[in-house]
Amino acid sequence: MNTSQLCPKFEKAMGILSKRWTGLVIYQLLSGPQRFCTIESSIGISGRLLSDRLKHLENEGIVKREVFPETPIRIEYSLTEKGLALEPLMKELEKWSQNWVDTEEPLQN
Amino acid sequence: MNTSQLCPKFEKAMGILSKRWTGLVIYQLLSGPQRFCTIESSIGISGRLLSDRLKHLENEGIVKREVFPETPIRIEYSLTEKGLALEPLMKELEKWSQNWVDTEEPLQN
DNA sequence: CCAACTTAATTACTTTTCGTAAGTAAGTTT
DNA sequence: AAACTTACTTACGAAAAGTAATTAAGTTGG
Repeated sequence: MNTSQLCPKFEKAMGILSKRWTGLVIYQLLSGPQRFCTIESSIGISGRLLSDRLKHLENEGIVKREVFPETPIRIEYSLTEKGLALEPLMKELEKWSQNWVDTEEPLQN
Repeated sequence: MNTSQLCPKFEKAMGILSKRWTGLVIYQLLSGPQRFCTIESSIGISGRLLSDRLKHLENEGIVKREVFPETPIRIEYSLTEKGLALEPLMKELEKWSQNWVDTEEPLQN
C-alpha cells in the first residue's frame, strides 16, 4: 500500500523519470527528432524496451510519433512541448554529473 | 551489450536517478536528516527496499548514515554535499510536475 | 521476379528486481 | 516477563528487464 505524503504530481513525475531508460530516451530526443534505430543505438537500449518506453512516453504526452509516408517510409519520434519542458532538468543533471560523479569503480574491500 | 555514445558521467547520474525510489529518498532527505522509519512512511517504500537504497546511496557518497549513541539509540540519514547538490534538479522536477503533470487517469478507449 | 536487407516492432524465454510478509536483534516501556 | 519499537534481513511469488529470434512491410540488387 502506498501511504506517501508527497504531492501526487511530483510523485508521478518522479515515477516517469525513475523508470529505467525513460530519462535517457528523453535526453536523447532533446537533440532533435529521431528514428527508432537511432535512439536504439545511441543509448544502448534493446528494441523490445525502446518500443515499450516510447509507447509509455507517448501516452504521457511527452513524445510524439510521426509517420512520414515517403519512400522509404520514415517514422520519427520527437518531444512534445511537455517533453521539451524537461530540458532545464536535464541540464541540471548534466551539471551535477560533471561536478560530482566519478566513473571509477569504488574500491573493493 | 551497452554500446551507447553518451557521457559516462551523465549516464551514471541518470542510472542513479532512474533506479526506482532513489529519487524520492533523496527528495525526502532534502527536508533534513531523518530516521529510517520516517523516510519509510513518508514516501511509502518498504523496509526491504529502503534498506537496499540507502546502502547504495551511501556507497555513492550521496547519503550519510550516523549513529547517535543516545538512549534510545538513534540512527539518522542525511545528504552529503554531493547529495545536497541535487537540490536544483529536484526544484526543476517540482516545477515541471506542477506545470505539466496531470494526475487524472487517461481515458480508456 | 526473387533473394537479401532494413526498419519497427513483437514474441519467447531466462535472469534480475520488486513487493509483501514474516522474522530477527537490540533495546524500551508497561 | 510480555509487548513494543527501530532498523534491518530473509523467503518467496510476481513483475520487469535482458537477450535473442521472429515478423511484417517495404526496398534494393541481380
